[in-house]
Amino acid sequence: MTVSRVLRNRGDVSATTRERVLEAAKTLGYVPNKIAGALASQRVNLVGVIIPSFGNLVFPEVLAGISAGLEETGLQPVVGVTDYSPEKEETVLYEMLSWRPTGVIIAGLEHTDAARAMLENSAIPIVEIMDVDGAGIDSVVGISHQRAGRHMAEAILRAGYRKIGFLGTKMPDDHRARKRLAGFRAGLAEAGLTIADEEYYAGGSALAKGREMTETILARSPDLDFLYYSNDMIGSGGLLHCLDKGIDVPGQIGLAGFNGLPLLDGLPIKLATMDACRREIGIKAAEIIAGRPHSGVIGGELVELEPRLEPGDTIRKS
Amino acid sequence: MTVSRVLRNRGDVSATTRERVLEAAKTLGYVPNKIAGALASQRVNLVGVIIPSFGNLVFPEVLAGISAGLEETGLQPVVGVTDYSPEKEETVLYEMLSWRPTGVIIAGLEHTDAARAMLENSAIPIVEIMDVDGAGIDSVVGISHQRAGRHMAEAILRAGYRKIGFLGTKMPDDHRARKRLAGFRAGLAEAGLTIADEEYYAGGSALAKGREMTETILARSPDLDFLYYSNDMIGSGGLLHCLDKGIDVPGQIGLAGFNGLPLLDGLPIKLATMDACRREIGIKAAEIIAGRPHSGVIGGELVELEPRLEPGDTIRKS
DNA sequence: CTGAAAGCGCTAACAA
DNA sequence: TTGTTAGCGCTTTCAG
Repeated sequence: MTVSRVLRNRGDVSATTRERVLEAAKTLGYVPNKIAGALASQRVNLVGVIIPSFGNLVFPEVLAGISAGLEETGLQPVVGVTDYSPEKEETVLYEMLSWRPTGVIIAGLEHTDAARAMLENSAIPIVEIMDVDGAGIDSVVGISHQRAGRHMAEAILRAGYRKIGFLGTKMPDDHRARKRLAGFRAGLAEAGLTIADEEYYAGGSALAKGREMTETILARSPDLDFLYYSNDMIGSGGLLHCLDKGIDVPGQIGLAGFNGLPLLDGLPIKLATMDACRREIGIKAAEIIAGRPHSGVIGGELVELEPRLEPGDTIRKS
Repeated sequence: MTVSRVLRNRGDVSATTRERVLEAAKTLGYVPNKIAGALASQRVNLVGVIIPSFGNLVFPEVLAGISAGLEETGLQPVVGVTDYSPEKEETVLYEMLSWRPTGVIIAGLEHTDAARAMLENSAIPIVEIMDVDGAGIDSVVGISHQRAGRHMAEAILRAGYRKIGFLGTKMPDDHRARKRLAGFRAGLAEAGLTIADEEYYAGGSALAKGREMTETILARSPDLDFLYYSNDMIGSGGLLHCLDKGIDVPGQIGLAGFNGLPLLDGLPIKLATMDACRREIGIKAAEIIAGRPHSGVIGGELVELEPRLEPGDTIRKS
């Protein structure tokens, strides 16, 4: 009835009745039931967001971006966590789609067949984020981790390093880390080089882990002149280890990480890294979901952001 | 009809029809509509979670706990962000309640009157988290920041420090930081002391900020023998500054932060801190929401967790 | 064990 | 400008 019109600010209501309704609503403590509203209008102000984990600093930053991008749109994110498990992703996705959200933002391009089918059939905007190396379903916003790895390799070689070690996570389902490493290898290969030694770990990214691993790899391969880390946290741990041991960075050994965590500015010297554009990715993804109804875009957008190399102080000037 | 019974595993369906239904559902790519389901059954598998920000590391950790606690319950978190604004909290809350969630988890005990009224009238379990210093609406899970501050003051005094400086955020709506400071002041007052100098900043917690502030306060008050920081990030920045300048920590000057970020283990020496039990708070809050229907609890639970003092290496042994 | 029927609380179209 | 009327796609209850 009229009440509905008032509460939704749809025109054609006299100021008087409007007042009366608003007052009644307030005194009754009336809160509309969006479930019924959504059912009737076939519109839902929820956006499904699926990420692997809250533990990796990167995802909260993306969420912050999404949250900011959704700010004035009346859309709310619903977050699901997969723990890097494709099966769990499938479950969470099913759960979300059953709420008929306005759109879905999902990390990564790798999904089970069933998940992919659900996304394709959902008839809502889908934005796969973080990664552009592969085929997307609808829209894609991210960076090329492969090229990020390659560029880092090139920068390192340009600076004259030759005996290069890699330190990263063991996680087989972290496709982005895997692609970065592949790109890195490819970059080295062009100069006829391969990774001289590598060290893997499981578990969260942490300074202490980085220290440990660095100690291990340097004990085993003391002649390494560069260490490439799969993230800034372990990279910074490595940096601290080197400084502790009085190793000359970047002279004797160079270091680089990945992510561009602003968190860590303020270490004695600044770790070389590559910005993953986390926040921008979130904002852009949110905009695509929010904007789709307005713009008449049908096909998905592909937004490739450019990770900036931040040379810091741990790569020798070439 | 029968289909509904199959999909929800409610008994009384023959194996044969069951098979048929399941198969049909699969080939049609059928995804049930929870909106309709929720409307009909008056049950919603969503839990509203309201936090001030994703930017402060603390909240993603709480979310991780909530996410873990909700894991096997079939409940999904819906996250809303307030940016530390009470008005925005009110809006977000209204939005959430209109989805008739199973429960609401909300950070802090301070809300606008309207928000408080909504929570009280919602007739669903409400868990206010992070803080127990004040009156809760229903359940409360957190630590006493006041006592955390006081305990830190006591530990510092016990170690023999006397000229104590405080460095923290300016944010007037960060009630927990404010309470910590109040408790800290009270602890000092018992020994007839006051804070000798203080320095405030706005903006995210970051190492670099901590360095800067520490330099500033020490330039102004070179005779300080202890610095208490409102969080571990700026505290660690301060620590790095002191190490850089060759200041003897904890001999000449002691340092302490707050939060117990495991992230930062691995710094040259370990900052004294107090664990805020972030993850446990999330888990416990989730359990309360999830468990309420089972247990016949009516009144709210009050769960006060005990922040552990982690003395690290930056407080002189007393 | 299975089918039929009556809503859940709204919105959208139409009539008044 | 306002009131009336059908549903939205399920769950629930009650017969068969």
